Amino acid sequence: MDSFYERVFDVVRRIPYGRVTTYGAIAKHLGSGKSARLVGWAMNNSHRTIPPVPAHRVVNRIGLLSGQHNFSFPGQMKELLENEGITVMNDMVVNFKELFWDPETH
DNA sequence: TGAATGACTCGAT
DNA sequence: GATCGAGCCATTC
Repeated sequence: MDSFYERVFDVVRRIPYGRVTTYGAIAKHLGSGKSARLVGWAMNNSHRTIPPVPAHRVVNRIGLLSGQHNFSFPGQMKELLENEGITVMNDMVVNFKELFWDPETH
């Protein structure tokens, strides 16, 4: 399917190991900086894509794990992030500003 | 075809 | 400086 979220998945898969990015940054990279909601919506369908999309590396603009409950079970997102060396506290990515990866600067 | 939904973001109060 | 409300775009019902 050559739909909008195919492009979203492509960008998300480019996120380096141990880094994170935001919905807005992805949306802006795709051309529409206002379609951040579409990015999140695309993530909702990311669980059935091959290869799997590292949706856990995508957080909202303040580093909040807004979609952690949307994973298979609550806490999986945090587990995956911590497994990559990212510290998560209160559903927030610590040092988010430093771990932030801008798809446009790649 | 029109209306509703959403893992967001920004500007105004 | 924190909180509240409106906007935005693609997909689904």
